[in-house]
Amino acid sequence: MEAASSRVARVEIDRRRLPPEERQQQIVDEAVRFFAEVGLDGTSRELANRLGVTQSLIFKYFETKQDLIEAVYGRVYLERISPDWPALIRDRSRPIGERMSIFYRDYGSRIFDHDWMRIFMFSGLAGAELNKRYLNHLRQTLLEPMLEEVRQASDRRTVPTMEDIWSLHGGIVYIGIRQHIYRMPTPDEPQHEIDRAITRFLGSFGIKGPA
Amino acid sequence: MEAASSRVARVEIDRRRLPPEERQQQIVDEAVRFFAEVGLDGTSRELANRLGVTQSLIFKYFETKQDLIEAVYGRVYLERISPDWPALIRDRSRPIGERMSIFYRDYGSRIFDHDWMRIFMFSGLAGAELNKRYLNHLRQTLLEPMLEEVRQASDRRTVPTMEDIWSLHGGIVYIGIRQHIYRMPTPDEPQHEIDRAITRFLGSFGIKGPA
DNA sequence: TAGCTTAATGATCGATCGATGAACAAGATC
DNA sequence: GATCTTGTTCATCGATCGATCATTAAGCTA
Repeated sequence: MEAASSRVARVEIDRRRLPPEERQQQIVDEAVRFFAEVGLDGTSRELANRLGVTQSLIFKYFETKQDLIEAVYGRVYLERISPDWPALIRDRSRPIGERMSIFYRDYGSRIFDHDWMRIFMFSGLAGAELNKRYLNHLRQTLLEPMLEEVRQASDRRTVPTMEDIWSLHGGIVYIGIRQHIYRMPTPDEPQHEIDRAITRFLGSFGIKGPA
Repeated sequence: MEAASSRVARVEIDRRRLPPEERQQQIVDEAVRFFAEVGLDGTSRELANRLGVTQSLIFKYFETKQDLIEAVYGRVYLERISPDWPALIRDRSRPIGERMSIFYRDYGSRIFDHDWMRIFMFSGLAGAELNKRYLNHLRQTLLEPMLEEVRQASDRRTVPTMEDIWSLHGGIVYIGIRQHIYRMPTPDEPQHEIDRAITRFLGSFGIKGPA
């Protein structure tokens, strides 16, 4: 072991007196991982231990614990929905099956995430508004346009409904729930199963799918 | 207001000195509703308030809070899987679509339940063994036989996989998750949507569905 | 109705929670 | 290198947690 106090040896850890913005970001980053693991009832003391700081320091950056949780909500909420997706869904120069495959590939890469899945579930159980806002936004900007596109591409013999879309969506999301909530075995790369689900879905409306 | 001490007027409430078995059952019943609402971190004092007894009484019937939670697990776990379902799934005198429709109608009537859905999710997030035992049992006794029956009934052009079954299952379960976890609007009577999902699923394997 | 069993209460313990404020010290400024 | 700013620590508060135990009283029995 070298001398622990070497300046360059502790670039990441054991640093004191950080700039406020950096410290605040560091707290939120660790809080996301911490609350995702133990739930929103995790204590400020254990979070402080993981950060290597004292518990009181957290309350220098967040007046209440609820403020910290709201900051965690904001962090996990961000970057989870791409602004490019609405245009992708409506891009009729590509087959609807290809559009849905690409969308759910990108979507899955963002939500099949341990921290996101668990914090989203914890906040949902706690009755937070985060979930309703997120799901309403998802429905209005992505799922309802997707429904319209599938209707346009269908053979009109049977017309898809919004609940049909939710069923497809739920079947895909359930992969992440099995993996991160129930900790059950799931496919390493779920794209193949996603494409199969999309193909089955589109096929029932007379549309060719991606798989 | 009448005299509150009337003997017949307080048949249900304000009864003291119950037989131990009756009191224990009463505590577990209320604990199921209580923990389903506020989570497994709900306090023994608030539970006692809802029961109209003192907090210390709960620890006369359960040595630790964890013992009470285990009793809650046992209560919600029971009666959630019918012993008749394996035979139903394998009953080839009926079309596979009809079998799956009946199964998921009965299954939905048991799991689209506020207390069950939430306690199952709370326990899953807490890492309890309940969820893995339940899902493994569900897979082995019901979903894998269902996969085999669908394969038998299919036109063999495309062969269904276990992940396909999970996708169908997840799409159905997701209705309950939207309703009881996220508290979003869902169909009052989901049987129609369930049958549509089954029909889409079977149709993609060349099988006629229930809807 | 007196006596006995025991279900239930009331008081309290030690630990832990979120939150507060005084004291300290790291690091920039001159 | 002395001084000042402020990020951080230390000590502590009141509330609340699960859990314990002596005391009380409901309800059966003789």
